[in-house]
Amino acid sequence: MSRTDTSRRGSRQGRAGIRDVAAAAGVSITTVSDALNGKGRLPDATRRHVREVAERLGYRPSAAARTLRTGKSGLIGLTVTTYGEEPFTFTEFAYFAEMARAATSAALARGYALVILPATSRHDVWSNVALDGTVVIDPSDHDPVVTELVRQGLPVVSDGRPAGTLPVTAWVDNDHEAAVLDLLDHLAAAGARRIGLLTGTTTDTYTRLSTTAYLRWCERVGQDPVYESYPAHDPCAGAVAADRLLARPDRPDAVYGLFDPNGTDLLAAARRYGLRVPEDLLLVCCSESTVYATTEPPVTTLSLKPRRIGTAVVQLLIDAIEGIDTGRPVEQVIPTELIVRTSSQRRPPRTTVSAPRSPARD
Amino acid sequence: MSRTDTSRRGSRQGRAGIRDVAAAAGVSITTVSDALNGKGRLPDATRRHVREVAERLGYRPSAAARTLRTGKSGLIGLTVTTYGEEPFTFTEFAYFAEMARAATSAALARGYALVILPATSRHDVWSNVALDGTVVIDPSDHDPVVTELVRQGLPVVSDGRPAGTLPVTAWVDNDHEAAVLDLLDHLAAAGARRIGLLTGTTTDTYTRLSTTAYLRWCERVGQDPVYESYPAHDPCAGAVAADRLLARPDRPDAVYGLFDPNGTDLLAAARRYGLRVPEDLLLVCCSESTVYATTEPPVTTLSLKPRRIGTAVVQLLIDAIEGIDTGRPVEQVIPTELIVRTSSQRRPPRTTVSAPRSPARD
DNA sequence: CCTCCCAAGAGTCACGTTTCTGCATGATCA
DNA sequence: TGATCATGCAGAAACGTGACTCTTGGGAGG
Repeated sequence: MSRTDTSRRGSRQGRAGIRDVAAAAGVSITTVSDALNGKGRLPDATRRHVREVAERLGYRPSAAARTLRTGKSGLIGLTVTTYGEEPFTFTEFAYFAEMARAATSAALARGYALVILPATSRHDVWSNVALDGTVVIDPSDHDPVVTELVRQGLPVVSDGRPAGTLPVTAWVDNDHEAAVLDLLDHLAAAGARRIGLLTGTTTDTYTRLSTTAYLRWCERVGQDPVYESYPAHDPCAGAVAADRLLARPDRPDAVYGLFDPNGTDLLAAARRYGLRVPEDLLLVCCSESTVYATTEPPVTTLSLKPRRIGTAVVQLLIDAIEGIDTGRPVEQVIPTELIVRTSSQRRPPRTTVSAPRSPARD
Repeated sequence: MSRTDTSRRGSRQGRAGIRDVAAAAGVSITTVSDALNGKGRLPDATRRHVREVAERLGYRPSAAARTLRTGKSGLIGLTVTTYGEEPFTFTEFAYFAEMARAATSAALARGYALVILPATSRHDVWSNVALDGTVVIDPSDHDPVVTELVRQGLPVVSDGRPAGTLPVTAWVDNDHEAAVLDLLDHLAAAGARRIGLLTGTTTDTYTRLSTTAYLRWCERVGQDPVYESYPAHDPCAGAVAADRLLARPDRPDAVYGLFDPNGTDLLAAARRYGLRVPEDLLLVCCSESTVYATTEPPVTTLSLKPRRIGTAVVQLLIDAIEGIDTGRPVEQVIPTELIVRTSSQRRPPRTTVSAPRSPARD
């Protein structure tokens, strides 16, 4: 007949709390907690009984209370850099979608959920969600969000090696330089004499590394660099830049486009100038889109394997959160894959160079 | 010199709590809370002082504690139906990406964040995150997740009208039937005599409504239906079905494809059969992808306006969460847009039918 | 017979907020 | 001058869990 009993009548509205379960089962709160969480030492009979009662009452433990008590929320932030007011950009579309999809699956498999949080979010949104850790995609140099998160003691894993001295817990990235060098060798082997590049004006790591790799390759083989830059986040500028590249007096006979839409843009530009692909112009672009398998002609693409990156990033983050010290290195390099199609081969391939792929697991 | 003071020394490790701020500012906890949240009646001097101290200590309120106390987490679930083990399917890729992007923006603007939660998640994940409400994309008939959420008293807004008697709070959808009828009229006006359909074997609402609209149209104009179905979630089956459709003895002279990749698949199939587009075959497909602007020829697409849908869904949900009774109807129909390009016009258009679109705001 | 120990569960505190109530102090007004 | 009132703040009660610490009863060992 304590005041407590009276004041907590019926457990507020609707939702049954742990107290209600305890009362209905005729045991204490502790017993309920232990029974449901598999802790403590209880006979199976009691455990079953409690679980049954909880089920009957439709009891769902309060996530907020559990988070407050344990300090773990089971939530992982997925931070994307933004251009303008929209999260993630046009050119990263397919990449981001694949990466996020894999990350979601991987997190879920380990009992975590993903929260999408653009880096430019209002500060109050960031502090309003209890995160156990964060994945950042392509953090900029000295990213204030990352710094703040690390200061709070949260693990941060980045997709893309961090620029400068950004103190991330771990990172996953491709070897962009090796990929570009490989790809250029592939084009040269297919007969390219002068390879052009379609690149971006932004200073992000991907663009920078790829471009310098191109310049180094040119220097090595003694070719004059032939490239055009454009602001990659502008959906229209790509077509214009592709046109400029093919209109040059020193027109290249092969082109590599760094961004996803470059393939279709370059195909369209080639048609305008009456260039046949691959006879007059060899073509490769970096893309995760499957449309390039059915274009006319199919276009060779460089895949950054976003699914593997998304999975790896989440695994590293959750390991850090749970304090698991796996043997895994905190810096992981994921190999890229060159999917060779008609556009980069002077004559039809005798054998399929990339193995026929079933729905693709990685 | 109470035990409380001693036991709470330094506020555990690192993170400063509201108590530390109160102590450092020489005021009570209440005053700190009021000062930071803009409540209560405090002179500006005190408010500024408290804020300054909080800033100096790097105080961040605990989201978990706030959620526990207020019952609001600021989190919205984004549920996607799954095929197999991956969240969202291949064919919905561009649609989902655009929709999720708009939803994220809209939620953020109102101080909410989005949590990605596939419908087939392990139950413990669902109950481990405190949601204020949920957006469900294309809920299936009698979806158990939706039922459970509603039972918990959470508002649920669906993208796509709910099948059966699913008790959602509100929904947003296109008028799929009207869109298909319009589109078929457009093809007929361009000279199509026999229009074929590439559709899916699944029974989701979109597929069902679109197909029956097609059948109704055929009946109205007295044309025999010519269609092929395939499992839409299989990336390879689409190409095969497109081929089948054009290989039929009663080959259509115009085709509408219900799914995103159908355009490129049909283009490829047409090339194999030596059919010129649009001279021998008119083509339209439902897609949000921008690649169809630069294919050869550019393909007319039906856009379901996922950005507007994503925005509308989130607005309705947050209104419901906050108990705002806007005049907005709880059932919103978003108009579709037919983006007319070369593939559906027997002769080049004299004027641009769809206005030249800048980066597209909606 | 006394003690010790272990199973089985009860009580209670703390997590970090928000918010309701309450208590002074000075100003206002009849 | 005494009653009323607004102001400026402090105290304390929740919110619903999880995790310690205690209590109780009974069996085994000395």
